Amino acid sequence: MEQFSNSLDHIFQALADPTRRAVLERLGHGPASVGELAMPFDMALPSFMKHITMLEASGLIRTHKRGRVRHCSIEPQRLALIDGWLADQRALWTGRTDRLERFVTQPGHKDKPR
Amino acid sequence: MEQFSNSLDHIFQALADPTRRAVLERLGHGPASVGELAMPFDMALPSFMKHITMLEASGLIRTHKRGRVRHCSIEPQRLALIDGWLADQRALWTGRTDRLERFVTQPGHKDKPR
DNA sequence: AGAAAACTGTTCCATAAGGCTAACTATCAC
DNA sequence: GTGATAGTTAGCCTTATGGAACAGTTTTCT
Repeated sequence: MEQFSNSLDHIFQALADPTRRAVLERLGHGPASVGELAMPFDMALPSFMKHITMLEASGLIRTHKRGRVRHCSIEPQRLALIDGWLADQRALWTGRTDRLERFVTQPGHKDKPR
Repeated sequence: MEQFSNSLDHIFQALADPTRRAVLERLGHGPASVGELAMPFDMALPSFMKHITMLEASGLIRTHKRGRVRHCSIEPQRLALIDGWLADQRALWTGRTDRLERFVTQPGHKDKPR
């Protein structure tokens, strides 16, 4: 519950930065090393590593080190959490629309909208 | 393009806070005033107002003042931006999976994965 | 062994986020 | 017109973010 909420915090936070979204998009094409991922960006490696760390902390990517290079891959089921939240959200306001509609089309029905 | 990216920045940023997500969920049931929205939270009004301001800046809600009370309502099509991004994202890695599958099932086919 | 590659750790900096209190403005209800 | 209501402004504090520089450390290559 709070675990869930906390996850969403970190996931949305991670997605709020264009660099990190770009990394995810890149990883959508397949795994890559930190160095490969960092190349397109005009940024010092340590700075870039922070983004990787945040992505991993949010659970959106998984990494493991082989030799001196760290490999990163995407964790798609993590994005499903957002799907879930969006679906809930949509259910709320389409549910409301439905109730409103019932109320309008069946004026006798006691279903307090609001 | 960059406008789009910028929008996502603000939308994800807005969603990264539990208070703001709760406000959105409440607004999913229908419009409400700032006071009504603030009631469940143990927080000073000025602090709460910052959340409202951020939500409005991200475009996720719309507000307008009538008399001395400010009314807030949700802006559902804004969430569709996230849907779009998620869909793109999924297209990437399912596309990859498909290619990988073709590669696996047709070993003779020259389609370098990765 | 020695050098280069690929991170990692540490420290620093500027700005933004999230909270607070106190004082202020603008309605609305008598 | 007084007083309560509903926000708003302004200032302060603390922590987190996104960036940089510079000095390690571990592997790999020759």
